[in-house]
Amino acid sequence: MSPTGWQAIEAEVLRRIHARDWPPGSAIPHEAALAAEFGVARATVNRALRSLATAGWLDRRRKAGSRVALHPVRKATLSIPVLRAEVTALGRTYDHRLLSRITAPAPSEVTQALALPPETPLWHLTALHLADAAPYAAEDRWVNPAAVPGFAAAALDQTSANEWLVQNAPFTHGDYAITAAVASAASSLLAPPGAAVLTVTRTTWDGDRPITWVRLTFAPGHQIRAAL
Amino acid sequence: MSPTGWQAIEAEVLRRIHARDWPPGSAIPHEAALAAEFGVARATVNRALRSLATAGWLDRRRKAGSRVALHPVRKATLSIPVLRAEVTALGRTYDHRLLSRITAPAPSEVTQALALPPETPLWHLTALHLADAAPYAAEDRWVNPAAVPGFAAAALDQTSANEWLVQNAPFTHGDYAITAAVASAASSLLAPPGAAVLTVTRTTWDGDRPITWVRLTFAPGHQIRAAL
DNA sequence: GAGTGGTCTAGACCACGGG
DNA sequence: CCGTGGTCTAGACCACTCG
Repeated sequence: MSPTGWQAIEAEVLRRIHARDWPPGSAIPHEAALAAEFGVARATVNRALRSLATAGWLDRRRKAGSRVALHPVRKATLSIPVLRAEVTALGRTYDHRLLSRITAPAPSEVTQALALPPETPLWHLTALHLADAAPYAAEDRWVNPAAVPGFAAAALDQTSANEWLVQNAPFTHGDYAITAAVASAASSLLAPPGAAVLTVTRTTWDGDRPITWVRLTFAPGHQIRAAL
Repeated sequence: MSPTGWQAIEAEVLRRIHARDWPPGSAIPHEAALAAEFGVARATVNRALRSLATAGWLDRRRKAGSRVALHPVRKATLSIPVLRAEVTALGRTYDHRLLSRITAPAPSEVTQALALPPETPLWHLTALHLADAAPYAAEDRWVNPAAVPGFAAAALDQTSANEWLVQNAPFTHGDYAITAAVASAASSLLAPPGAAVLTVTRTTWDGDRPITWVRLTFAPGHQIRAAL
């Protein structure tokens, strides 16, 4: 029924925060005290409080102790799935079409984001991702050939460039930006010109080597959801 | 210099994944084996592998063991700060204006999201958040008076409704959706009609009681960023 | 300086779930 | 069934930081 172990401690502490036994900004008992109260080892209390701190409920500092966060900066974890998985998870059939694949000097927006010299020639791909044969998202991707030697030979009809790169060019870090844009005439396959569309721009790196810059434009009405 | 303890284990395992010593889909040694190899306790290995699983690098299942994730569903943690904190973190001056505050039957979009009967009367607030005196975001909020008794008496000129609720109406969970919309004539303070704007819609709950539904519309060009 | 969280250890039991 | 991860314990040392 109710959780046991460290999750029970977590739930009880959270209950007291909600019940304002421990109001925002106040200090809560230190780990050893709670361990004694609940009759568990300190490591168990530590696990519970660390979880609450990660979720944003507590501010913890050595010596200062644990305090109830004044501004519960809740952290939503949004997963970045491969589009195929995202679409099939919705119970729809996934497909994609590679529209173009050329080498061209990258525009400054891309070279700047990837910290490459202006006009660096990169692989440029455009593709359309389909859900139940309807346009789901448009992909505009630039790939650094220096970072991904095997890319020229990759067959991208079955697996999308995204999937191929995920498997063959591991990245260590990257960043991710969500913006709104007005659909252009060029992307009329996806949305009528003038419609508002959601774009996700992502750059990924392997250490200090830039791998790829990709912008996904989603069909109108698309939502990015997360739980709090 | 280099990390020690469980983070060192984490880094080493990640290195082997990147180096393709352990390719995607393959099983990695079980915890006890790694503990023996690195000369640490199993709990330390567990901590490292659990961290990698949370980050999406590993799939872990009892009995099946740990496998390198086929599709590194990277999880970006995006924090949901109070707008005041978000603006001041940018080095800009925050201010806000309460535009209206009435009780009115909520539209169906809101009552459905909050699982309330149609036309339930709720507090309705609209406000404008400013950064350096320029419009930053428009807020459209509905508050359930049954869940927040003290709200009617709250002074919302100094603290925004968001801040007041955060301090006085703790929530247990909620959800969060990002969409793109076309700016309407009604919100012309924020954006010229026809521009694409980013909206964030959030509902929060205290247990099974709905607290508030809020939609923030950000000025054109706004980005939501996260690190991978 | 000293209190508090961060982490590690060695050992143990348990729950899940693959075969 | 039984191997593997999930978790707990009791104790210890350490690092950070407040006062």
